[in-house]
Amino acid sequence: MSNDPSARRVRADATRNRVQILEAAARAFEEEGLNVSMDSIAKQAGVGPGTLYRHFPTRDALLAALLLEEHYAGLLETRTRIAAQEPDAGRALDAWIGALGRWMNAYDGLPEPLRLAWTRPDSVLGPACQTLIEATDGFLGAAQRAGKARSSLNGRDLFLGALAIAWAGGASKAGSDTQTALHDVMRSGWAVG
Amino acid sequence: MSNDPSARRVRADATRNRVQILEAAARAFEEEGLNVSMDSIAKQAGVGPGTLYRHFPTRDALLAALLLEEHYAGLLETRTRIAAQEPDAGRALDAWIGALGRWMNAYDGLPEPLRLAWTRPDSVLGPACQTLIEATDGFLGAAQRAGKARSSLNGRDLFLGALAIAWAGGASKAGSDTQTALHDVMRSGWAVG
Amino acid sequence: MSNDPSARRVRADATRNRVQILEAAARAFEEEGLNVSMDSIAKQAGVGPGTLYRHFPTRDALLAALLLEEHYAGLLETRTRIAAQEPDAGRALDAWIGALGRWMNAYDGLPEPLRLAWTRPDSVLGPACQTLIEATDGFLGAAQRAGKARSSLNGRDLFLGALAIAWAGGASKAGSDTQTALHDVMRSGWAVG
Amino acid sequence: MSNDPSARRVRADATRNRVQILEAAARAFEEEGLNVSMDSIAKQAGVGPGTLYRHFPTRDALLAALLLEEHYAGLLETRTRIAAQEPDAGRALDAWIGALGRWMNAYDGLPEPLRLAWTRPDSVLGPACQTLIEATDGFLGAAQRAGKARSSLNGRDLFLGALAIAWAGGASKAGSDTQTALHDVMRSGWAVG
DNA sequence: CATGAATGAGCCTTCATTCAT
DNA sequence: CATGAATGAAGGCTCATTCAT
Repeated sequence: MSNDPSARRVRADATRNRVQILEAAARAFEEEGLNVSMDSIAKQAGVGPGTLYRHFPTRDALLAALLLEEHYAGLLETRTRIAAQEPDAGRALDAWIGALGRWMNAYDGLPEPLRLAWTRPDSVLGPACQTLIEATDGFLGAAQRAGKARSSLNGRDLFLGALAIAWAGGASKAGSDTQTALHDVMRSGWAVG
Repeated sequence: MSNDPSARRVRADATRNRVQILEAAARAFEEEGLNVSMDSIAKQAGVGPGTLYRHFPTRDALLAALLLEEHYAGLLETRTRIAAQEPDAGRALDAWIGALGRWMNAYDGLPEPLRLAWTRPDSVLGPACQTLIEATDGFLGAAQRAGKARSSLNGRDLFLGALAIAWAGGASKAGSDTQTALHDVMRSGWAVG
Repeated sequence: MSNDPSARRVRADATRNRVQILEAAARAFEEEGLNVSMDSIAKQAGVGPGTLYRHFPTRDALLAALLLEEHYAGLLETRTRIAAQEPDAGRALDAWIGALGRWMNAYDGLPEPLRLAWTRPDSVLGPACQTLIEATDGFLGAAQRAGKARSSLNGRDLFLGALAIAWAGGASKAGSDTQTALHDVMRSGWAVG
Repeated sequence: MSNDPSARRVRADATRNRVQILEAAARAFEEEGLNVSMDSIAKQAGVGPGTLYRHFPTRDALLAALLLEEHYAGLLETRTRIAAQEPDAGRALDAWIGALGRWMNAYDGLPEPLRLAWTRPDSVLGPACQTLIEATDGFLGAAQRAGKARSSLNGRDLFLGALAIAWAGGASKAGSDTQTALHDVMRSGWAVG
């Protein structure tokens, strides 16, 4: 069991450091935005910069891990919950887009790298976006079949729309009515009836 | 007379420098995006950085001048032309939003400072935005009166929508279908019928 | 018997690792010069850096082993061959110095540590140099006895001369006429007649 | 006079800083060798790293300035003095090569960049080397015409020989007999008779 | 004995802005 | 008013070596 050769034991300090880095990064991203210096993240995590770079060779890799391990799970959970609890496909799509928007503003400045990930498909953030686009496609397809959404749209468009709106509003509370207004416009844009 | 010290005329070289700076900045912003170093703009203009800063105390001030003096005029002209030539208020609004989008992508990275101008009302870019929002309001109002646009919207929302779309597409040609798709969504969002 | 704990046999994997490290180092030194990172050598050898350091506590130790086990043998062979086949002591010395020069450029950057070894007599590379100096002394002595070399010289001087010339030429082909020219000067320097 | 427009007044602090940087660099190069960090030179000069880089964009540029302004002048002076005072062309050449060797060891590690300058002709150090090679050619030519030096040699070879010897000896006192010995070999190499 | 994670000083460089001249 | 030198805090990143496992 424990000597399965393929499951090399991860060193205790490595795990600990990884967790500390992720925690520190989450804190730093939240408080100072996505542009905090890597060095300062390392310092806050109590590790040297080398350790930080060993675990996450780029800022995007760190961000991707954070998004995937912390927020992504919650988002997919939300997807399941919406799918289970909202019988109206139109309102389900709306709820999903709302959740997407909140996820995209988990950190100040997050929309930017997400947009870049879109541009360069080899980005570490790419797969995450892809999955979310597919989820959006799922909700959109259901809404279209139910006659609640225009048939000319696709999930990518709505994902990008949500991203643009998240960018416009920013992470601050201040932009929240901006976002609401834009979401309303977008909803009128895809909704039928 | 002309050497009356109180009758300060603007020195000829000062005027010349201002022009050269604006030209150099336009070129630099176009070719390298909004993030060129101020030093390089100064160098291209053939002046020292001090001179650049004397004329334009911040990058935003430089940008604002450029936008106002170069592109803004063209945009307002466009407004007049649309108003004069397009009898259908809905299509006029659409044309205006298209022009707005092109203006917002005059330089790579321009949407960002425009959004910030929105956030901080004392920004030098604020007034320019304000005027454009009012223009948008004008077109929107006409469209609403003609029953071509939803009455729940206001110019600010559409301006921000256009900005968000411009951001999502970026200045590159690559984002052009992205922009088209989002514009379509937005049009469906405000249009009636 | 074989599990008598006091009769420490070298573990099979240890031997294998040592060989792999030497091979990887030879490759890396050849392709990237002597300044490759130790990490990358370890990686190419398929071992962890710790293992690399266990076998060779410093870069110089690794180099010394490589030189001794790989190239040194060949060089001493060359010595024997020259001694056996070249009846003219002057030409033998010349041939030896040429072989020395080639050995000194086995890797890009090799002359530097050899010179340092010279400076610090406790260097791991010291013995290797010493043996080669003695060999040079042998050839030189023979040449001197045959009246083919100046009697004021010693092997150390010629060894250092060859080293300096190897340094000047570098490992690249580009320096090859440089080396030829300097070798000519040096030959005229020691040769009689 | 003072308003010659082409002779822009150099700012006092600029001159002061330049001098301080050169002094600090000379000290640092002498005491710690050529590989001191640029940052530490800046610190020792009492300026920020930016100032250092403004004056000397690369380490080589700094070195070149130092060599040219401090040592080079002295070397050319030496050339003149030798030419004036030494009637024997062979001994003049010898004296010149000796001076060359001392110049090449002004700092620990100096031969290395000089060799590189040789390799890449666009180096900032290139011109300095070129002038010295020409000077060497001058002395060598005179010696050749006087029948004191072999006619097959050129100044470049002797310059490189001197460089190689300087490298082999290093800047320390310890290498001084090494250098003497090698110089002897080289002298026997070029001298006639 | 092997592993590879951790360390962390140190490196070079940029640039918005100020200020001496 | 123009000039351009000075500033200096960051920033990202590397790598030889040690040590926990």
